[in-house]
Amino acid sequence: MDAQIPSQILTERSLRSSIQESGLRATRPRLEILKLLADRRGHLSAEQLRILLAKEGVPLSRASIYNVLRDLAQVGLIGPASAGPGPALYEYAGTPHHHFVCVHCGSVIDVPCRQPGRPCTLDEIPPGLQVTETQIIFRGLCAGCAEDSGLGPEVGAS
Amino acid sequence: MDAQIPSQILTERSLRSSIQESGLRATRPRLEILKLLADRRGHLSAEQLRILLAKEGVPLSRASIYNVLRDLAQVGLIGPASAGPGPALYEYAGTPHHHFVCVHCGSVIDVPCRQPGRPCTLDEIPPGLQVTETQIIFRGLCAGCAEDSGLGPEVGAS
DNA sequence: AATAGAGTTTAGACGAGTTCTATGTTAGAC
DNA sequence: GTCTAACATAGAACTCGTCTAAACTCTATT
Repeated sequence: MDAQIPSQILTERSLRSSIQESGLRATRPRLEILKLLADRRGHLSAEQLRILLAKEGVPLSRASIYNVLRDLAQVGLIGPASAGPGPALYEYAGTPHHHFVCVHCGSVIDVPCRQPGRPCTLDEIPPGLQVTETQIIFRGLCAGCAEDSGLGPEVGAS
Repeated sequence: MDAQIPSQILTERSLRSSIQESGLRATRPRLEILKLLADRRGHLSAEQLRILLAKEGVPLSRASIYNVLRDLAQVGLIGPASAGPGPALYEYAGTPHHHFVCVHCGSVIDVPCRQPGRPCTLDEIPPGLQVTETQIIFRGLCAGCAEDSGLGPEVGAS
């Protein structure tokens, strides 16, 4: 578990300090969950986290997972990865971005955001509404599913 | 119940034919649910629908509501009104548009969509992904809540 | 290093939202 | 009017998320 370090700068030590710097105590559950989200750069639900952690020998109760996710999100170390209906997904807080959700396999892919928080559609907002956050979800087929189902534009099979 | 007709063109008869034209049988649950969503032009959850229908003398089981919503959504007569976490909301399928969700009172307001299905951010999409639908959720304070909480830009009370 | 105690974690119960299954009912074609 | 696939139903079951009270542990202090 400590013989090989993942090729990245997000070491356990640096994660530990970022937790402490945000005013939280660096407990094992928090470290492990933050590590998992940072390592995978993925979009994981509470239940997925619980299963992954259990496999790695870190069994956590469901309440703990939700507590940790709530706390880490509150201090901004992680954030919700809005992907539509279904269980809430979380991701390591990095650059603001949007999400592409494959309607076939359900995978979630990050989409860069050119002008964070201020998409071009903003001028269409009815007067009186104060927009503080904009969330864009693109839906469609990911590269893999487009090929598999023969729905790709290049494939052209009908 | 049949003495006064709501002022609109979406009569029971026209709704009935639109259900039939989409290949579904025009059953009472389907008609009533479609009528409610079309009448209110609102964003209703399964449970809200069940309560409203029960008040109108159309008691439906939960499973029936979900079945009907699934079927009507499948043929495109209604659609999910994505508003983030919480129960799924449905709305009558009209002009494509986006949603503003008030973080304070939870109300959902339609936002017109200038170029449906093709927002300006589309050119940022990584190659290989086929976008078929774009969903934008604006979050913030609605006019009423902005005033109430003294957070409005014109109010400026601190 | 030992201590204290506030901050965390835990198990289990709970509740809302949604789906599943097996059975009864009905719309629409003949 | 009859027939049958399509549909509706009740109730159980499942998933996601929250709550509570008790046990535990990190961190600062000694």
